[in-house]
Formats: sequence, structure tokens, C-alpha cells
Amino acid sequence: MAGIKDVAAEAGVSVATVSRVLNDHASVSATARERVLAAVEALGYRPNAVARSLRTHQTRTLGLVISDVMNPYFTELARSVEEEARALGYSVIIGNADERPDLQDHHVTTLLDRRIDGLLVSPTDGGSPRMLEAARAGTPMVFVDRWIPGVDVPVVRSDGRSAVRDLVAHLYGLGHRRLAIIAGPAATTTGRERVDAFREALGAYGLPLPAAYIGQGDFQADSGRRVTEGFLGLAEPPEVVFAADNLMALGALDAVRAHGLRVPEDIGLAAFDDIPWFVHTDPPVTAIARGHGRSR
Amino acid sequence: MAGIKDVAAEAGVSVATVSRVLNDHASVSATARERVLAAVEALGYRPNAVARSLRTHQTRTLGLVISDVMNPYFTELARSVEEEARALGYSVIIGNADERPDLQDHHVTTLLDRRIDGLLVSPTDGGSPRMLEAARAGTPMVFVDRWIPGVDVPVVRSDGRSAVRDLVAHLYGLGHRRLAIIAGPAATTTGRERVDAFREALGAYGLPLPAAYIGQGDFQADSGRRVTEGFLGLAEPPEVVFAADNLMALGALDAVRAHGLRVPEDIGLAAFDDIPWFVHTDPPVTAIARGHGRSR
DNA sequence: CCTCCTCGTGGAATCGATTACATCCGCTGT
DNA sequence: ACAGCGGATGTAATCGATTCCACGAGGAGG
Repeated sequence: MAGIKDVAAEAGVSVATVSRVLNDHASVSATARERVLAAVEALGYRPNAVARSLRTHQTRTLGLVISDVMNPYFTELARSVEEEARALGYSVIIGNADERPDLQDHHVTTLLDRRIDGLLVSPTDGGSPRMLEAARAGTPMVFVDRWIPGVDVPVVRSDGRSAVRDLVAHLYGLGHRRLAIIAGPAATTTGRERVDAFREALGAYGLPLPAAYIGQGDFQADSGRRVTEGFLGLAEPPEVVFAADNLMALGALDAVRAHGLRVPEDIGLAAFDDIPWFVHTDPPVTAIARGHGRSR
Repeated sequence: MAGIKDVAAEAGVSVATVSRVLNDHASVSATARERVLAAVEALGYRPNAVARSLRTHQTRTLGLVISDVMNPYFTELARSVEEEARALGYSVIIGNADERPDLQDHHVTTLLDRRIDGLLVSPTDGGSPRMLEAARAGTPMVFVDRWIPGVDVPVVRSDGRSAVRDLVAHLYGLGHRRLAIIAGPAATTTGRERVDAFREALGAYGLPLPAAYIGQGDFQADSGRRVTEGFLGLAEPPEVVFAADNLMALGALDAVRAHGLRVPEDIGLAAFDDIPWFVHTDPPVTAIARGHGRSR
């Protein structure tokens, strides 16, 4: 593959000049520029990003480590991130942690080895040493959706609190009093936060949140099913089930249908995270939407 | 950040020795190895992948350009690819073409600039000049799911033909005679291929495939809805609708439900590509499954 | 007419690794 | 005892770009 030297030779100038043309730097004569451009065209030359990165100390690449690619919420997130990054001339390398701390660590490590310019993470657990160290070392870093308490890193997230409050108000207005929640893993901030918000919102109406109405899920569909089965088996099942994420909501839907119950006549179903798929389920699941648009 | 020189200094050896230890090359004395390892540990040294790549001419990175990240089929594909690659010590950079040739081209270009070791593509269109050139230049390359006719690049795909045949046989056995298809874009090979396979399978039973029963979709949910609306508006609507991909099947499902029809009593619905989501739709869509497992 | 600036350009150092080649040292075989 | 060999290690070239610095030419100002 042709290198900058070949271009220089072809154009009859020095490599310095070629580089200057390519980065439209300082002063280059019109004729020189023309000849270089012609040579580039003729040889089909493309600059080697690896060499460039080594010299300039920047890769124009962002790392994004998400907890689960198969979760539409994160897929959508990844798409948005890539879109914005591309507009700014950056690339994004996506790492899928699959909710596994060891995988998360692996990705953070390789991304750091590649000297990415910045790291976006939605932490699966409390934070691996590698990540904490990176944060301390000053690697540009942002947490998305989830975060690690006590670590001084900016967080991008949608505040679920008010949305949850609105939801509970709505349900209360419909006359529902027995509300249950399928919670996320306690290791994640969003897992805990949504339960807290839910309990708080219920409290505002003087409603209790009995332990039996808190099911432990893991953000996967299966756990939603399992927990819902448990709810339905109670002597006094909840009137509404609130799932802390979309995947668990789908699982809940399955369980409800397996019991021959109908939504919303027999039991209510609500979810955090809206995804395009919900409109295809029957009936559509009520959801709290979170946008990924460019904020203004 | 500490470099190999710092490690060498700390360990009291030359950079060459450090490099040898790190790549467990040739002969290094036990003591030297020990001291180097200690120094690495002490400094928290991590080799710079960029510099390494420049020197060795390999990035241990694969590029994967897919047509639509939001399509679960491709998401799943990406996950599998990454998994296998990781096991072999490779990373994967995913590019989302969003069914847009220009985006596809952009990603192929930047991936090539980054000197990836290999490229996996599921082409959106007939193939951009950049890709054809890369193929000709001998870039290790593989097409997945879709391909470009006439280009000498290995293709990985599941042969839909027999699956489609089986499906048609099944439907014929149930007594259905009027079968329609929602096709994919004609620019993609899979788009055309599935229609051909369908027509051929029908032909084996002496069934026709009238033009009115071929709807042009674009692999997106909306087009599935639109096409299905069309089918339902016909004087003699089909008994079964076959969607060439999962997203269009979901659209079709919506349209069917919007008309107050039930599946499969009133109309049959089948789809290429199985995805976990189908089990959550009501009723579950019949689908042709395609695995991504490691082949043995 | 001479000095001084500016503009365009090339030479060479540099980024952080890998690796060919040279060197040195201690053994072994005769 | 000495040639020769092989193991351990260091020196320096190299990968393909960017960029600092020096240098020559030409124009402006005194």
C-alpha cells in the first residue's frame, strides 16, 4: 500500500509538504498542493491512521462499553453515540459487557491499550480496579445510564424519579392501590434508584411497598417472567406490575399471558425504557420513554 | 503514561529485553524476566497498541459493517462475531450502515484507514468502489448474510432455499394456496434470493406467485405494515403472508391487528429470521431460525 | 542597494513499540 | 588450552506519519 513517501516522490516534493497539504497546514503553494493532490489521486493514497495516531497522540476514537447489546435500549444508545461522534469526526468502538464484570474489564483494558481518546461506560458492577484507575489517571470518561457512586466522573442519565412519580400518580388515579415492582440488580445504580423512586412515589400517596411486592430481577427477560410468576402466586397479587427495564417487562408479559390474564383488564403492566418493540406486543406495554436526541 | 523505556530503566535492562519478556520471545534469563515483570507491575505499564500495530503491521482488529444495528438479527450477529473474535484475541469495530450506501462507504473507508486485519460486510448495495477496490487489493474480506455477485469474496450465509421450501410445504399441507411475500430491497442479494426461492418453492406445487402478491419492502418495520395493508386491500387477499425479514414481519403483524384480524385463524404470518422477540408477540410469529453458533 | 520579513520548502527528530544483528560470556569437546 | 557454539543481552534501524527548525528566495522599506 502506498505511503506518504510514495506520494512525495510522485509529486516531486518532500513528505513534509505532502503532510502539510493533507492537513491543510500553514503555507503551501498552489502548485505544490495541486501536484500533491494529483499524486494522492493517482496512487489511491490513504493516510495510515495508526502512524498518525502514534505521532499525534490521539486516535479520534471513542470507546463505549455497554452492559448488554441485545437490550434495545443500549443498541439505540450506541447508535446515537456513534451518530454524534461521526458528525465530529470520531469513531466509536463498542464493547459488550453482557452484564459480566470480567468482560467489562476486558473491554476497558483493550480500549485503553488502544489509546482511545475517551471512554463511555455504563458500569455493570461497582467498578473494576482498571476503571477506577483510569478515572483517577484522568482518562476522559463519562458514565451513561448507570454510574459508580463516589467516583468523580460525569454521568449522563435520564432522571427517572419524576417519570416514576407521574406513572404512580396515573396508576393511583385509575384506582390502583397494590403496585409491585420488578427491580434491577442491586449492584447497579439504576437498579437501586428505580426501586427507591418507586417506593418514594408510593409513599406520597400513603401506599406501602411490601417486601413481597419487590421482585429481584437482573434486567433480562427471564427474570421478569420468574418474578411475575411469583407475584401471581401470591394470596393477594398486585394490581399493577412495574418493570424496571424493557426486557423484564417482556418477560412479565409472557408470564401474564401464560396465566391466561389480560392486560390491562386483569392486571396492569408498566415499564421503564420505551422501545419500538413495545408497539408490536399485544397489548402495547405502557412505558416511560427516554430520548437519545441531541440535547439543546 | 509509562512507556517501554521507563520499564527498561526501572528493571535495569534494555528495551529489547522488556519487549522479549512481554512477547515471551526467544531466550530471556529467569532473573531478567522477573525484574521486568516486577517493573511492569510497579509502573502499571500497558503496551501501546498503536505503536505495536505500526511496527508489526497488524492491529488484531476486525471490522464489521452491518446494514442495520437496530435489527436484532444483525445485533445477534455482531455479538457472535465479537465473541469468537475475542476468543482469538481480536477486537471488532462495528460500523452501522443503516441501509445507506454512503454510510457503508464511510465505515469501510475509516476501517481501512485504521488498517484492520480483516473486514466483514453485509453489503447494503451493489458495492461501493472503495469496497471493490479493497477486495481487489487483497484485503482479507468476508461477506455475511448478503453479498455482491461477481466479486470474488467468500460469503457466509445460511442457505434460505431449503428452509423456504420446507415452509411452503408446511403451508401447502395446511391447505393454503394463496401465499404472498413481502420482499426485501432488490439491491440486496438476500432480497432477491428469498423471492426467487419462494417462487420456486411455490412452483413445485404448481402454485403461481402473482405480481400483486409480491410487495416491495426495505427490511424495515414500516414497509412491512404498508405492504400488508396493500395485501389486505386486494379483492382476494392472500391466506398467508411471508416476510423476508423479522422487522417487516412485525410491521405486518401490526397491520393485521389493525384490521382486527387474528393470526392464524384469519390470516397466516411467517417470517425469515427468528429473533427472541417473536415469542413475546401475540401470537408468536412462525419463523425460520438461523443460528450463529460456532460451526463444528 | 542593503537589511529584514515572510513565505514556501526540505531535512531530520519523534512517537513507542519490534526485531535483525552484533556482542559478550561461559561451556564443551578434542 | 583453544576453537566453537549457543544463550542472554544491548544497539540501532524501522514502521508511517507530524512538526520543529533551518534555509533560500523574493519583496518591502529605509
